[in-house]
Amino acid sequence: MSVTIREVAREALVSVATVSRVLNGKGPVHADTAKRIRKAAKRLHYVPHGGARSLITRRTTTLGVLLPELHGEFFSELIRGIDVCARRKEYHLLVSSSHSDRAESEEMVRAMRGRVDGLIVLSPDVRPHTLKANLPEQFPVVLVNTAGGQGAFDSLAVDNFGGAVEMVRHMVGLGHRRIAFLQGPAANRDASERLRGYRDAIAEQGHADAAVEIAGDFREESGYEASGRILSMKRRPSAVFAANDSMAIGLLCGFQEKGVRVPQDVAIAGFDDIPIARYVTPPLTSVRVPIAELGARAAELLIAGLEAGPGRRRTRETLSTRLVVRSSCGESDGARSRSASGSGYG
Amino acid sequence: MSVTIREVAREALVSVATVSRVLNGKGPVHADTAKRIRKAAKRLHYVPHGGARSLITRRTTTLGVLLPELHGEFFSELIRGIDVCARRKEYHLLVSSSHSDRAESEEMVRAMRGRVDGLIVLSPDVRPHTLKANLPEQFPVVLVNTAGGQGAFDSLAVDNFGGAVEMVRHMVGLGHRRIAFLQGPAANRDASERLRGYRDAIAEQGHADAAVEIAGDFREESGYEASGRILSMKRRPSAVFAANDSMAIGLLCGFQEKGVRVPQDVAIAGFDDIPIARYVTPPLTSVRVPIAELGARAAELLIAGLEAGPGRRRTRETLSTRLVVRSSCGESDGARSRSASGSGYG
DNA sequence: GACGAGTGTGTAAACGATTACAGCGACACA
DNA sequence: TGTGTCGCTGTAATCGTTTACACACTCGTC
Repeated sequence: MSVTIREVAREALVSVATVSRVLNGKGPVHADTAKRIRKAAKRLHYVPHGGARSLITRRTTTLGVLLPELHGEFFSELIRGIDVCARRKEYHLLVSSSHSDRAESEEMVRAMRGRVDGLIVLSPDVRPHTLKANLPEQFPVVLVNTAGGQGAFDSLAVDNFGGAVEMVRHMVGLGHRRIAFLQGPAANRDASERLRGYRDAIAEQGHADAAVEIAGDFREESGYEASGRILSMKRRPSAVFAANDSMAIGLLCGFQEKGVRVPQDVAIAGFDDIPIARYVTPPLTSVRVPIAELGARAAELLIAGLEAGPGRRRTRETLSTRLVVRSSCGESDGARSRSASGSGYG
Repeated sequence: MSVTIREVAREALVSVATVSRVLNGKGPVHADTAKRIRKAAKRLHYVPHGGARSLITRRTTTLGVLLPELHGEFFSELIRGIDVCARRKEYHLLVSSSHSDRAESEEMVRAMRGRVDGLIVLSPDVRPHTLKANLPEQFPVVLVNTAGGQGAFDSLAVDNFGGAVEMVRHMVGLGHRRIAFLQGPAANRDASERLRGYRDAIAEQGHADAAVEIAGDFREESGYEASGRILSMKRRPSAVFAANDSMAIGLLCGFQEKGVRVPQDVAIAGFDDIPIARYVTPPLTSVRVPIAELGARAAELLIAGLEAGPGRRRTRETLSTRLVVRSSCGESDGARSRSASGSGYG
């Protein structure tokens, strides 16, 4: 059925060893022979059998990517980043997404082992401990946005802390003194880091009473509900910093329904800079997370680890975020494009 | 380094054959022996080497997915659909995305062959002809949303035609008699099918002068520009049906900037039902494309083809779309949810 | 003209799994 | 007791590569 190296060898009147040498560019081969072999391989549409090759070379040139239930832009941007980098270095990508529970994720770890050279893991469900238990010693893994992976694995995270600090400083710079923070789920690491950044930056300002923390869970609905709670406060904050954009949008929606103007009556900011952020009215000031870069860097780290072999030092990197100023905090920079400002949607 | 079946056999005091039989559930093995083997395998964290296995079984239990430069929700939904189905049937996914040019796509076809049992191809760049040239005879392929793949491969498409017809009928039902169509790029198959549906549905109505076709290219900007051209027409249409949501949003933006009210002065509808569609003001009436279902069905078809073996009949399927009525056409159904109606964003 | 140093090529042994085939008890039946 | 059947297990061939090793040949060079 499938054409093998043996048939190419027969066609080119040489041994399989010579064919292999030509196709892998190793060892000295006469130019004429090489040309003959290449021609034969092309004519027969020969492609080496990956399994056989990986059996002997002990490499699959494939990276495994383990993802949680992820949606929209985050998912696609991340994969894009990983893919671009992997392809440049001639690696393939074995992807497994949308794991809802821990058992499933762990099952996938096992299924992937034996088919990939290394793993990029995003699922917060997968504990480093079980990774170690299910993988061979020294198996290269890059943990992305996962808590507590400092030990045996490389890890990569987004500077949620720094982004939050920057946002608070920006708000303070606009004159806000009482800035509320709409929290994410307590168990979520991104959320807790953002909260930590908020607290630090507020403390930095000196007036302790500036801090107002409101419960939320990252979903749009919780932002919507928070709007009511905020309006019923005795001392209303002049600005609300939501731990993510979805909640910020819910909040915006809630305020506007109640006739509260944004940003005139209250300023709002989010985190993530999801695509919709620029389309709402007013366009949302947010913190941009470099998703594609996160993916690309993860792939880079993994491949570097693969090629360096075992006994390598583990690294822990943090990617910085970028403040994206739109008009939901009252800032007007005058140079925004039509589609970015969304000026026509009101 | 990595533990092999031989070590499991030694540990369990049996031969490799027996280990293999137990782990694959074939052939009669004494219950005690089986238990001992399973225990040993678990203790050693044994996982079979995929390459070795695929060498002898001639299967990789992996599906290849070839994608063009794809963004956001479309990409993630599609992969999710494919992934869910593939995992249920115990297949893995080798993904290769964002191919910009034809040469690159074709290179990937070759790179994947030899590592996968079948291919799901979305890239319109990849011509069926080159697929045939670069793949073995009878290699299972499912073509998604690709023109002219009727011949040697299974193929799957979205019912762009039917969706467009349905939308026009909906508009007519709302009383519109002069309905303009904002076209997509001429070379794009989705676009041309939508145009065809529009024309058919308009013709169905009897008054030929109802048809007004305006050039566009699927990008938001082209929708924005079209708004000007429409307003300068002698006989303005009472409704505009854009070939995709991005253009519809550009159009909406353009109209509102010029003080034209939607839907009171002019109705607007789009196609695709992208997530932003429900967030603009007014929320956009659109045609929902079942992306995840498209992916899942593609995987299903491919796996069915794999398991049926060669000599199977090729199928050509079409997935139907669904009209999503929001308020940009003036329809009010009264039962819409807060977030779906977006009532708070104006 | 014998001898190393390259070149260019072939032979055959891995790699880790699956599986056809054979062997070995135990047991039933004639 | 011989014989066939059935259940369980082992031996060894096989899949398609890569690569260590060996071999043959051609050159200078002493």
